[in-house]
Amino acid sequence: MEFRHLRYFLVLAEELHFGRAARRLAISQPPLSLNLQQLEASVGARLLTRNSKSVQLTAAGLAFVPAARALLAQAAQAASLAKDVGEGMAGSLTIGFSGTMLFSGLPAILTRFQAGHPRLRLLLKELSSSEQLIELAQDRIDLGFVHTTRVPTELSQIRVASQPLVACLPAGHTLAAQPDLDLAQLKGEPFAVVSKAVSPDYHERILALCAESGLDPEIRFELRHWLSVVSLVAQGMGVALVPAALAQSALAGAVFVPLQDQRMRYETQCLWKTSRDSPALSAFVHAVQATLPAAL
Amino acid sequence: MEFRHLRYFLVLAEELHFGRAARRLAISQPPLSLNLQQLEASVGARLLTRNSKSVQLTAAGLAFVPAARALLAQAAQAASLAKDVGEGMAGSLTIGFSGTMLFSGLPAILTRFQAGHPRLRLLLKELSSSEQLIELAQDRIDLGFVHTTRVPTELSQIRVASQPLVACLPAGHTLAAQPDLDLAQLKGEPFAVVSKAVSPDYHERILALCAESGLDPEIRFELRHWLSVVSLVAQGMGVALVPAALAQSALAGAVFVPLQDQRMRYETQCLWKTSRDSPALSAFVHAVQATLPAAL
DNA sequence: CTGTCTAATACCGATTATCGATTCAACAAT
DNA sequence: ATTGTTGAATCGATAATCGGTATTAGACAG
Repeated sequence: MEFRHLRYFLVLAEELHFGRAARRLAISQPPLSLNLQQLEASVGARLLTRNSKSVQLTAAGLAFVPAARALLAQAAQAASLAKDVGEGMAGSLTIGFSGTMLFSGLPAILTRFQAGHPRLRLLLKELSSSEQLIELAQDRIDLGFVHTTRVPTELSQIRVASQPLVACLPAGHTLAAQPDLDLAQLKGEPFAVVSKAVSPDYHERILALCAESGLDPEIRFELRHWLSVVSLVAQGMGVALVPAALAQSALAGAVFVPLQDQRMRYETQCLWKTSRDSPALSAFVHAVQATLPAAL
Repeated sequence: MEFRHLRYFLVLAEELHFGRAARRLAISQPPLSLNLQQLEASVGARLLTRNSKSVQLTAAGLAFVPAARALLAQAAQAASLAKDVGEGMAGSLTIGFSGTMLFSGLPAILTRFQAGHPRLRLLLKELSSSEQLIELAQDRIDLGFVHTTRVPTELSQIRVASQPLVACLPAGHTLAAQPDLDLAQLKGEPFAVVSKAVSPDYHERILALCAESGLDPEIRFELRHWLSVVSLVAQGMGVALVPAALAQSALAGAVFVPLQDQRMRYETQCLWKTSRDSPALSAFVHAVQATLPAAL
């Protein structure tokens, strides 16, 4: 059985006339007769009763019409699907992201990309930076939005955001009304930080910068999520250094004050395995690059 | 796109090696390379990345594998379905029957036929004899079990049953205990009959036979169904002449007494359009003939 | 009985597929 | 570096297949 047989048969089933069908198919009548005979041989049943006066579908032919139609339609669909997957317009893409990205650009990127790639299924997984590095290595996510200073060599990266760290204070705190702060002013305050396991190198770097400023923070709370940190501060239990974007979380009771030392920046990289050859991934990376502010 | 391309591609996707795949397909390696190139051209996407060291599925190829498998499976299924329909082993068959057939052989025929043709869908429609003749003419049923003396010439027929008519009397009737009856003994009784519209020629013939026996029955009830006739008799409201098979309906209160005049027979024909070319119909007709008692 | 219409058959030419041999590229081993 | 090995692509020749033209066979209608 060949696709050609199915095409010919369907036209024949519509026309019920070899001459007309052959004309519609832009072939001559004899090969059409031959093709139908071949199809009938491969199916093992007569599909059309034909004599010099009339051509009619048999019961088998009648049953075969929808099947043949379905086969041709499915073949076209399969080809178009593969083509779309090959162009990154279909399929699925699994993206990891750290929670703060919800406040600094991720929703905008996703919305825009999805609009241009409606048939691509995006799977989003909120993960810590260190978890994302593991999932990337295991091909369990295609791409991740990560805060890391040390990027494994097998990964490609784009820096998608760089924001200052700001002080996060309870609304009633004595320093909450200041236009800006020096780190040293926070001496003696109980600090809340994101735990070392979640983002080890940032944890380390922040502590180093504090030490430079002569501040030896008293770390009383280790939390697994930045929103937990802000929530805890909002309830007056401590202070924290957090990425500026978290100001948009709009959690009542927390106040964000810029630092004088602007060296403390919190950076976001978009990471993916260089070796991974996924058109959807390429398309997404391209979209991410297109949305980058020129300043970076 | 050709089925050959799909077959080759699937083996290639399993082996991920042109040489081995070609050996499994019993062709040489160059045409396999060529066929894959053709498939990729027709799909519009690269399906395998290949270099001298490794062959791997692309995202598009991965998406295409299940589609290709489905296409091949569906092609085989379509062919097998058409073949089965052509042999009367699949499809559907619509059968009309008059209610009395439920007591004279129809269930046995159906059960036996269905066992031999499990994939054939039988649609049963209870219809009066005259309705069946109309439905047969309009191709709304393939075959009917009918009580008619006059069969249109475009129909083929098999006589599947011939049973005597018997008197049906209320259990308490004075004649109920007789071993047999003469028609004349029913003079003056209120008769129940099946209405003329339902089975016109039988209606007519029975009246003619009664007249011959010097009986001018007083028809007080015209009913649309034999079971209604028996039910009415069972309730003591009249008497009737009914096909002997109805004795098996086991309706309490009705008694069936043979007639001395055995000329009064009730015949059942199996009818179908001679011109109708349905393998399922042929198979069914064949099965009906096979279950006929040799006596007929 | 002839003319017309339709599908099947016979035969031929052109296209296409397959094969064997060879080439090219990437590694591995020396 | 160089050579050997492995695997896919390319080349040229042959074989199969497909579609075209011409013709045949069968059924009606005039």
